[in-house]
Amino acid sequence: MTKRIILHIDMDCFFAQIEERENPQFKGKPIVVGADPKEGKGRGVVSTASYSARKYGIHSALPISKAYQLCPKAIFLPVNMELYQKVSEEIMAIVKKYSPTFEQVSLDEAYLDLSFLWQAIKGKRPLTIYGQGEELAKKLKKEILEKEKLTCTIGIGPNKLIAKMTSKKAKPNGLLVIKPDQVREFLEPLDIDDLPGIGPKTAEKLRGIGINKIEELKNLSKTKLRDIFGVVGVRISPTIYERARGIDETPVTPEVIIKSIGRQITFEKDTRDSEIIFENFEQMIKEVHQELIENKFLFKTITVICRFQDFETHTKSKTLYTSFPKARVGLGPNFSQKFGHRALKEPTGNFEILKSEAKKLLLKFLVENPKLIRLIGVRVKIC
DNA sequence: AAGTTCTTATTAC
DNA sequence: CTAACGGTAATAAGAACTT
Repeated sequence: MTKRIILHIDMDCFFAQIEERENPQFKGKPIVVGADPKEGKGRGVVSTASYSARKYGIHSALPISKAYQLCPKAIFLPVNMELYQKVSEEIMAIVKKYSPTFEQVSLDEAYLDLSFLWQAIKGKRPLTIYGQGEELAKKLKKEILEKEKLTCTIGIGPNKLIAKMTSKKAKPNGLLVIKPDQVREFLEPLDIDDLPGIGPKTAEKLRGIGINKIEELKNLSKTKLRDIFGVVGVRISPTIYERARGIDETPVTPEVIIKSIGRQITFEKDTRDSEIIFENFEQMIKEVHQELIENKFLFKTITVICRFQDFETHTKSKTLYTSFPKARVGLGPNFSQKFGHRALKEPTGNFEILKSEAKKLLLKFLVENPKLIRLIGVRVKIC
């Protein structure tokens, strides 16, 4: 179980590539999938940019208004999620065939555990294990290209962390294999923000103390890391300390359990118009509830999100049922007498409760704060 | 003191 | 000139509150 070989597959600029496939007249042109730019006035962001659009500095998460400035003549397309979903399902069906241990991470990303290769051929093997992994990856790339007319990038390594970083390095349309004995030389020259889990904030902190490369990050002791990040970075698994060394024992696991469901929207213009606010809000609540029903989920906590004109964002939440605190468990047979006055509400799927409680929370924001509102959202925690 | 709830921060796709 | 900055979800941490 210790020796593993993990494959990470990542479709190249997935949404943009699908649009290019569906519209051959766009081939090679800068394609930007995302919010409506509205002649530079749009408020959304870029979802995916094709590689020719990236030459203009356009990338995922860039404000669409900025993207429009950078290349107004680019082809701006709305997100056609149903289409991408369908293509994703077809692709994942192909990927799955290559290993029984499969984990889909997002619409366009998945891991395969290829460790079965170790036991496949014991004595006489034509290739090393990693060589066999590479052959599988080539086949997989070929099958997806032939059947779906789409390119992807595959990374192979001894764990998920390395596989993921490897595919990132190799894209687009790439294939890169990093064997255990190559991990060190692969990792050390990379920038700290190439490490999954190190985002803009953490990277900035590290640069502040003169750490820019993973090699330098390795010089920090566990205690030093704790000083910088508090307990974070020490407790998260794999920790930053381990990641910097390419260590990651997290398994490839098929199913991810949904823990919350939510909706949020940014208004076209900041507003205080309660018509607009509550109409949208009720719609979102309906959608959340619908999703609860479809999955036969019950919820226990409702959180409402509100972002004001100045981007200040706050949340308010309400837990609708009182769980049974463990502290009470050891209290002997009297506990129900002692605490019985406090009704234990059950988790619920009730729409009216969701609606009224969520509205109460939103109303608090409106009462407390006179600023124009940019975004509202609602989320429920599943139990 | 310990468990739960509420809020914020950060990350990722 | 600066700002521009979506939607969905997970996770961690610490403050505030309850018991």
